[in-house]
Amino acid sequence: MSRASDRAYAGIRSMILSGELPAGASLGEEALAERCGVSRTPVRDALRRLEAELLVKRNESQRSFVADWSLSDVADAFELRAILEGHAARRAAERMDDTTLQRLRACNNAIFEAIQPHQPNIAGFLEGNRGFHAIILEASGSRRLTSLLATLIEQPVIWRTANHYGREALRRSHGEHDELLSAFARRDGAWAEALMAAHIRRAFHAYADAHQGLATFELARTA
Amino acid sequence: MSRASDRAYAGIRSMILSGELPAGASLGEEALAERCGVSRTPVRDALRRLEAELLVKRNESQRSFVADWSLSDVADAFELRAILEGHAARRAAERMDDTTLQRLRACNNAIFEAIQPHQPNIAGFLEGNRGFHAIILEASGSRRLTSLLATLIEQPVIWRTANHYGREALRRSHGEHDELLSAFARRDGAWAEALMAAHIRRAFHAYADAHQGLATFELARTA
DNA sequence: AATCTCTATATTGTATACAAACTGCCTAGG
DNA sequence: CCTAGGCAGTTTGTATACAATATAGAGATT
Repeated sequence: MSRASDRAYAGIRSMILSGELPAGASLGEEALAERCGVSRTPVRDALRRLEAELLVKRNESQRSFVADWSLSDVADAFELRAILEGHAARRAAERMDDTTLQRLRACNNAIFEAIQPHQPNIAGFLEGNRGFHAIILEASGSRRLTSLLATLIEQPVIWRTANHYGREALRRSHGEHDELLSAFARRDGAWAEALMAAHIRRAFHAYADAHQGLATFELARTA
Repeated sequence: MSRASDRAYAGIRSMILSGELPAGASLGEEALAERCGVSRTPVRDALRRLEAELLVKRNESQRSFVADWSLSDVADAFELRAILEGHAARRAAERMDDTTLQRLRACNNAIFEAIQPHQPNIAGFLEGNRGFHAIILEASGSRRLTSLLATLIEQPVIWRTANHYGREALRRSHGEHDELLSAFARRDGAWAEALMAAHIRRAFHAYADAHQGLATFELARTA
């Protein structure tokens, strides 16, 4: 996409993810256009994209608002991710080649570096994690699966709470990736699918725990 | 959506589905605007929607074309549909109430009427079929699942070939719906999921057969 | 003859002006 | 005091003009 449209998209998106625009906030096109330094046209474009990603919802008279993701919404998304990414893992295992396997190993090594206690680099972990899952998706060889999962992986609230993940959760994530690598190495699709489903579901509970902690923390601050 | 934008969307969509705009055809905004009697703005809007539905694809420099759905693309879509609608059927069975069950029965009765030999009403069959699956989706109680499936159910080429379905395929479809009703009546999620997955996969093969026949037919006409 | 470049043309991206629709308030009537 | 209606302000939808970019074709050069 071209410059202005991308600026609007990236700008609004980061405002939402950072919490600058809280859930339920009104998203007037004119106001957003001014804040992003572009005209309404690219803003409208960006809002449509964000709406497709379910970060933005529109009421019956076409006004836009920041979508509010309740815990049950997030649970819903994770459940579908577990199913679809499990399926992707199965297909990837069945189609796995040595080059891809090497790339996955390298990716998980990068994650290992990022979570070393002396410097727990969360951004690095997220980056590596994203890469790991992206490679699997690519290896699954289903463009449609990739496009479906795109809207599920862009979890809105998650990046905000990632910093609250415990070291333990990060280490388990790395270990589960290692197990996945074993399944891929054996080209065992069913094994990979089961591992991936478990991996995603555990990630959900890690999120729920962190979210729970965060929620009470914010409650305490407000009181 | 408002009038002009909807007209553009409906217009372009029907041009694609009817085959008036064949796969690979160039979709210039100006030309479409003229054909639909609106300006480029709503056309751009419509193209984005159609792109999200994968009916339209864009090349690297943002020009739009009618997407070509190879048989393997269609197979891909059906495979995902089988998984996701299977999941939806499971959830629907677990949450089933008597009112919804009645609505499903009524819907399948309507399908039965439509496929009676003396007047095999294909449009009626498709309408009833769409309704049946929509009710299940609604009963699954997952908005996200619904939104994911929306892009999969809008199969581009399928409606064109529906007329080539044999009576046998239509009757089997009705019968499978009946079996699903049994599973729903017992609130047996696993049963419903298995039946739905089988139902979708059989539908794919019916499509593939009809498509095969259609392809050779068109080939013959061209020669 | 092949290829490269430059220019003319076509197409998409952006901005802005205007039209239509919705919201909320304020007043008039019961 | 409460409700209905309409009016003013705000917000989104559409059209159009202009800018930026990509494509294709002609001409020149090797």
